[in-house]
Amino acid sequence: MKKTETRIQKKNQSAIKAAGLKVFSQFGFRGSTLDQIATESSLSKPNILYYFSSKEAIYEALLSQLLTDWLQPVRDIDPAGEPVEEILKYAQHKLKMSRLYPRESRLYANEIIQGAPRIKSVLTGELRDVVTTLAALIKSWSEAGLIRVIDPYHLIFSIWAMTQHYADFDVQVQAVLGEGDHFDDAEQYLEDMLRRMLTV
Amino acid sequence: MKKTETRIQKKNQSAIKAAGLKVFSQFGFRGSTLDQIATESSLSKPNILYYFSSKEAIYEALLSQLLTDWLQPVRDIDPAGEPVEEILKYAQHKLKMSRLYPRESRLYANEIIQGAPRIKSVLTGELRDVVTTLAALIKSWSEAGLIRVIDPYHLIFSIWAMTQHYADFDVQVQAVLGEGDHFDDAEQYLEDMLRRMLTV
DNA sequence: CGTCAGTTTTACCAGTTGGTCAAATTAATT
DNA sequence: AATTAATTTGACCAACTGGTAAAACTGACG
Repeated sequence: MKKTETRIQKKNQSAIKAAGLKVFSQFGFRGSTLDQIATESSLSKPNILYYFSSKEAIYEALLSQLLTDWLQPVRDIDPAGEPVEEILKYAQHKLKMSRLYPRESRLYANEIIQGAPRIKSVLTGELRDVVTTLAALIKSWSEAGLIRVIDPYHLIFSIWAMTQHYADFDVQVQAVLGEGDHFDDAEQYLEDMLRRMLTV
Repeated sequence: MKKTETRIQKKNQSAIKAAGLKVFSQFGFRGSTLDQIATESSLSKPNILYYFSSKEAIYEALLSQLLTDWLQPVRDIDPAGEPVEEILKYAQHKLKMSRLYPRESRLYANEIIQGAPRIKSVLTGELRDVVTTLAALIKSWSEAGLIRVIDPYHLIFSIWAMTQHYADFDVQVQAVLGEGDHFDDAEQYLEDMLRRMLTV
């Protein structure tokens, strides 16, 4: 029966999450400090702990939100749609997420690299299910002759790897290509690649 | 002229580096502690600082070694070789590195995600040069009609992204595909993809 | 055996860490 | 305006951090 969220609560909670995202995505959980988050959010440390019970609580709130946002688009793939276009649409959406929310991508990358200690159950549960379902769909498209025969799991991995690369390894991309936005070129390359891989 | 390296020095320095690699690759620089490295290497903390002047010195020794090992294979690509096979050989080598040295890959990923504060100059220097040279070579192959016309930079990125994915996101891959070695399937997929992308 | 460079340990330090607590302040409600 | 509930702060703490200093130990070599 707690629906009453003060406007101050809303404001501060989202300020803390925004600051936490910034800090955690750069230094990982263990490398981040409450003081950094406090400074970044212009709140005092005890004040932060008034809204979140611990440093870990902030981190987990961010991760939880993230996983929800990331799994939905996979579920939105239409089994009745045109296969190549559906996969392409998903890949483009994923790339757009990397462009618009690179910090979220890096936060997730950090967590995974460190062995996903706090979300391993989600990986072997919800994520695995969603991927298994998608893989089955792709396989059925293959068998119906709508797309080329291809390993669906590694196809998915390759989409993830490439799209997230432009967020997670942004510094490296910028170092090689120069500063600026390279997502349009990336999208063109990705589309070309997927069409080549999928069309018979 | 200090050539005299005691057998104890060699043993301990490499023990420290091995322990440092294990710890740093999991928690990043800021998230790692000398105590962890001490425990992992079975040496006391002051003893570690007898061999390396600081925590950062260990980290930088690891990074430096890493960059050397990673850039060499790019240079080893033979401009006179058969283009598709040369690129394939490089990609396979990169994937093998991910399989054999996933920790090194994760250490590098951590550094890059955090904005590469300690190696940005290498990225915009040595790495950029090596990639530019390779991109020019690929472009010349395109123009000679030996491979399909393709954006060489994003081709390189896609190889890096996919190969490193299997090391950096190993937990996720294992969660989806089940525990075990999936590098052989990955290699097959990668080869298929590159042949499709490169052959006219 | 003695010696001395090389190695390891014990004790320690100042700064930082996540987190607590009660008091003070501010906002909402009557 | 008065009362109550929500918010913010300052002072504080125990555990941990990277790093130091000097003493104690070890091993190679004449």
